[in-house]
Amino acid sequence: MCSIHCSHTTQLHLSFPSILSLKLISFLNSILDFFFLYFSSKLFLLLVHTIVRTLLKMGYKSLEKPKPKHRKGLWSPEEDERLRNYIIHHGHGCWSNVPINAGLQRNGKSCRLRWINYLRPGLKKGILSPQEEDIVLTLHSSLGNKWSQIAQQLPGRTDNEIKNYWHSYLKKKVTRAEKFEPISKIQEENGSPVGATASFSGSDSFGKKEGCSMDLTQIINNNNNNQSALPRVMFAEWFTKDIDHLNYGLTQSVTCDEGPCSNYYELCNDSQENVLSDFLYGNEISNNRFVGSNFMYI
DNA sequence: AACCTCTGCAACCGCGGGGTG
DNA sequence: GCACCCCGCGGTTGCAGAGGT
Repeated sequence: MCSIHCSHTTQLHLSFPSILSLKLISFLNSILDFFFLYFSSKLFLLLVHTIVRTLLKMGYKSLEKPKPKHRKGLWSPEEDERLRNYIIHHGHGCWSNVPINAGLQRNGKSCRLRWINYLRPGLKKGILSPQEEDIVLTLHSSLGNKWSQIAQQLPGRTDNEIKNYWHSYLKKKVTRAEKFEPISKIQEENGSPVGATASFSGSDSFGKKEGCSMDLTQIINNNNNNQSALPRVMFAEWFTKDIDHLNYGLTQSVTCDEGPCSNYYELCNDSQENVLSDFLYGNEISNNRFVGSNFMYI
């Protein structure tokens, strides 16, 4: 006999089979508890998993480092104005900060491209002159598709512009010309490497043109030495107006003797880059570094 | 006038080099 | 040495306008 205390006051006297059945029930209860916990935890995990997956699907991107949405496509005049104003007053510095500081929905790369190819001061518009065409053809025959190096020899022209011009016009011209007179033949006849004096366009080579004593070989050599032998023209009309407007110490007005032309300024004693960076970064430009002239060379 | 094709050019994209932590 | 960022370059794309049918 054994007694089980059910309460402080009641005592139950149970037989052996009863005890066994109680043990069995208890054991079954434990098993049930185990399975319940097991499956409920599984269920819980499953639930958590589902929730996490849903959250990931729905909101993961918002948990990532937010990627600013950049505008693409053509630039509006307002965007141009913002970019121009910002760079004129602050300089570009780090390009990736430019759109943020200037309040533009563009990426830095796009701003840089826009400035270099379109807004930069001193850019020439319109088709290339025969002289420029000759230079491009000659330099391309010696340098290949090094558009930036070619552009360095053409003041006011961008590499993109020259590249486009080549693909849309000059390439065909060269192909046509080569059908009649291969480059190697021109080379032999001139007794000099292609690029020195050969002309594809039928006009005189640049080196022989009136009023220009520069030899193309010199240009190429200088180009290889990272030196530009050609005069570098810069500061288009709007830019000089801005200089006056901003009162950067420039007082001389410039006139053109040969009919209407853009006002350019000669940059003396200083490198072009120094003066430009002075201007762009807001340093004062002293008068003695500008001399009035139609076209200003360094 | 409507549609299609071509052309020019501005802008994008991907890659490589250089600098920095 | 590695990862990251920025910059510059060259190839490519896409769009708008011109020109042709």
